[in-house]
Amino acid sequence: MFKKVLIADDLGSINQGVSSILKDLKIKNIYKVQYCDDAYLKIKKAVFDKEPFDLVITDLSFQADYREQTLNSGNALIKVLKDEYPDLNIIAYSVDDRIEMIRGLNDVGLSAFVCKGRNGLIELSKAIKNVYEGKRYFSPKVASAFNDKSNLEIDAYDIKLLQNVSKGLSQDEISAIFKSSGVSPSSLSSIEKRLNKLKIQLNSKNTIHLIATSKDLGLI
Amino acid sequence: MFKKVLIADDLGSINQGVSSILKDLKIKNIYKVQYCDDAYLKIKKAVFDKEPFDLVITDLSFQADYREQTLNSGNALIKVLKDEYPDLNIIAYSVDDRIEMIRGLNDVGLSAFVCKGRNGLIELSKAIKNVYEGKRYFSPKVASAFNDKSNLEIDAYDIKLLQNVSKGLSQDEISAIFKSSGVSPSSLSSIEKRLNKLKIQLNSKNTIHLIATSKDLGLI
DNA sequence: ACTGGGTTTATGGAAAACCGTAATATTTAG
DNA sequence: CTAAATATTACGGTTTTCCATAAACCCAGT
Repeated sequence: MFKKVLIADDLGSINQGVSSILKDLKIKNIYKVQYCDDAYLKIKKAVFDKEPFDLVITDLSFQADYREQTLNSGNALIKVLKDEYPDLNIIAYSVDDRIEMIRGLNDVGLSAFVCKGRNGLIELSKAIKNVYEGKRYFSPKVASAFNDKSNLEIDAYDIKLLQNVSKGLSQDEISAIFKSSGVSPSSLSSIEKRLNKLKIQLNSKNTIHLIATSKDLGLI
Repeated sequence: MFKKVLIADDLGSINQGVSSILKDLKIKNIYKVQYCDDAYLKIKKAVFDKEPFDLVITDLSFQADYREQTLNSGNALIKVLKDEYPDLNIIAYSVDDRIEMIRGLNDVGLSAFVCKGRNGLIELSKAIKNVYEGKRYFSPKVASAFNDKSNLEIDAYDIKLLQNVSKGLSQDEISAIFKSSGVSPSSLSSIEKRLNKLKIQLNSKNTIHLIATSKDLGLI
C-alpha cells in the first residue's frame, strides 16, 4: 500500500474519517496541509529530498483568506503538479460535483475523483485501493464526466426536465408546467426531442431507463 | 448532546469513522463492546450504578465464535433492551437492509435505523442529532419498512421485475425473458398487474415514477 | 367430482410514449 | 438586411403502456 500520503484540505478538522480510512489502509506517513501553495512546496521538497509522496488527496475549493496564494484552487494545484510530476497519483476529493468545475480536469490524468458527502469515505477507500493497483476511480456522480466519450452537456434545463419526469409527470403535463412558468422550450415536441438527446447521451433504451441511469449518476 | 454512548459491533476496527462522527458531535464518553451479551451487561450495570447510557448504537449481525452467547444478534439485543428499558435510545447501524431482517424491528420502538455503506456516516450523524431532538430516523433504503402504513410485501419477484424494468426492457420483453427462464408469472398481463400493485403500494403515478421511488428506497 | 376463491392469462380500447419528418421561429453571419 | 444555420414547434403513424373486464387455470375443502 502507499507509504507517504499528502492531504490538502482547507478545513481544519479534516473531513470525517479520512484519517481513519488511511489508518485502516495501514498508511503510516500522513501529511496534511491547508493551503495549495503549501502542498506544492511540500511535494517539491519531498522530491528534492528523494522521499517523494506516493499519493496526494486534495480538495478542489479552498477558502481564500489573508494569506496571499499563488495557487488558489485544487484545480490549479492538480494542473501544476501533473505538469511537473506526471506520474504522481492525485485523488480529488471534493463536495463539488458540478460538471463545469470538473470538466477542466478530465484530461489532466487524475487518478481518481471522489465526491464528498455521498458514500464519500467508502468511495475514497475504494479509490485509494484502485489507484494503488494502477486503476482509476470516479464516483458514480461524476463518472460520466470522465469516462464517457460523449462530452455530455447536461444543463439546468435537462435536470429540471428529468426531475419532473421522475416525479411521474407526463410529458404533456411537463409541457403545460413549462409553458405556465415561462420555461423554454416548452412544447411537447421539444420535450420529446430533449429526452431523446438525453437518451442518446446516457445511452438509455427508453425514458424509464434514462431516469434509472440518471438516478445512478446522481444527476437527479 | 448525548453524554454516554455505547457502540456494539463485532468488527474490531469499529467501522470507518464512527468514532470521529461521535467526536465531531462532542460526545465524550464512548464505550465499545464486541458482543451482545457484553452490551447487555454493561447497560444493566450502568443503570445499576445510576449512570445509564443515553444512547446505544448496535450492529445487527454478530459473527459467532468460540464464546458462548445468550444474545446472538443485534435484533435479540434490541428486543431485550427495549423490553427492560423502553426509554433507552437505540440506533441500529447495519449493512443488512433486507426487509425480512428488518421487519421484526418495526414495532419495538427503535430510535433509528441506519444502513452502513450507503451514506452511512453522514446518515448516522444525522440520525444521532434527530434522536437527540426526540425524533426518529430511518435510512431511505429502509424507511418504507418502518414508516409506511402499508405493510408493503415486496418479494424477490417484484425486485427482479423492477430491475428489469429499470434496465429499459419493455414489459413484453420481460414477459419473454420470464417465460424462457421459467419465472412465474410471466404473461404480459400478469406483469402489468404486478406493476400496478407496486404503483399502488409505493403510490406512484406511473412506471417511471415507480422506478424513481424504488431507486430512492434502494429497492433496486 | 364439484365448487368457490384465488391467481394467472387473455383481450380490447384509450392514453401516452416513441420516432421520423416537416413547418415555423429565432439566432447568427456576412 | 438577407441568407443560412439552429432551435422550437407541429403533426402523423407506430408501439408501448395503461386500465378494465373476462376467461382459463390451479388448488383446497366438501
